[in-house]
Amino acid sequence: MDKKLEDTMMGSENSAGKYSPVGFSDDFPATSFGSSNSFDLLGSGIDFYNPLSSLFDLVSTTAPLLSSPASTVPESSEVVNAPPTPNSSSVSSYSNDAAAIDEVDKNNTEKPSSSNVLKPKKKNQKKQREPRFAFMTKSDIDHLDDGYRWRKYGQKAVKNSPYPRSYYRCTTVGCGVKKRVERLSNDHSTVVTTYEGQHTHQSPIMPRGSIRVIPGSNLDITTTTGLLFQPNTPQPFMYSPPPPFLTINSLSTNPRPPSSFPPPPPPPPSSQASVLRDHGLLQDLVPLQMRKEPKDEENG
DNA sequence: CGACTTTGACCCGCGC
DNA sequence: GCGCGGGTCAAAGTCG
Repeated sequence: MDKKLEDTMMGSENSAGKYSPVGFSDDFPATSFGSSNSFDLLGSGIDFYNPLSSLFDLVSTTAPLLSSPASTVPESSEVVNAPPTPNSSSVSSYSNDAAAIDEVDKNNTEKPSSSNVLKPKKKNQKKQREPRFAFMTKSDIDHLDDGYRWRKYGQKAVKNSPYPRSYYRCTTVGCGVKKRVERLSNDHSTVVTTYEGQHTHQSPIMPRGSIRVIPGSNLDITTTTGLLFQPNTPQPFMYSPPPPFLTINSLSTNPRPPSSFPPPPPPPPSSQASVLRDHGLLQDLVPLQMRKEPKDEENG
């Protein structure tokens, strides 16, 4: 994995608690999940993390940065990916999603007003926000079943979007994880789910395997719901963002599992491709045509 | 009856 | 200070 990407994965957290913007590829192949494993959402510090990309299209390209601020999306560190889910009918072109997100960005790119100039919001005293992890999903269902129990505590109309944004909170006592769900304004089939915080408990419903970071191992591939570690917490619990999915936890240059917020970086194409031959859950969820074998890349 | 959703009100931060 | 928008609260309603 290239350093830049790794840095991104590792968070590249700045003093403000944000993660440095990373390249956003708008060159997502229609049959894959994009050529960038992670990208900043609208240049607002919101990273879209796409583990799938590592599985299907590991060509990490340096694409044009989508540099418009997000007004409908949070301003703090967020990572977004686009895993399929049990509830989702399919996961299609990521490029559309990216474009859509851009749209959601209130067309800020075409509205060069001061208000869209990436609100630095509060110098630094802004209420400390939990790390965020967001992902996009093609689904008709807003509230995807990720193994945790959520309670909806609010819903708001989203500016410039016909679709409301729903707010959920983990119902487990003592767990303050929140979840925000909204649809892209120009792509109602795409659901953007944003997780905030970290579960202080295990998923009450272990969906098809759970992630287990193997100490000493720099490669851990399991079907899971995802993984997120809090910046200053030594990976206490598994953070299980959305739907059960194939997550790869690997740091080719780091023998230890990630302990920082950004989700585990996708694996290098070759080293893990073989392990991924059996896509496990993936093959259940992702149409064959969408599962662009990394092997092809290698051999090619 | 408990768990959950709905929904209007409220609070807060930010830009003007 | 005011208005706007995001986020949260909490009472009422719904459902199994």
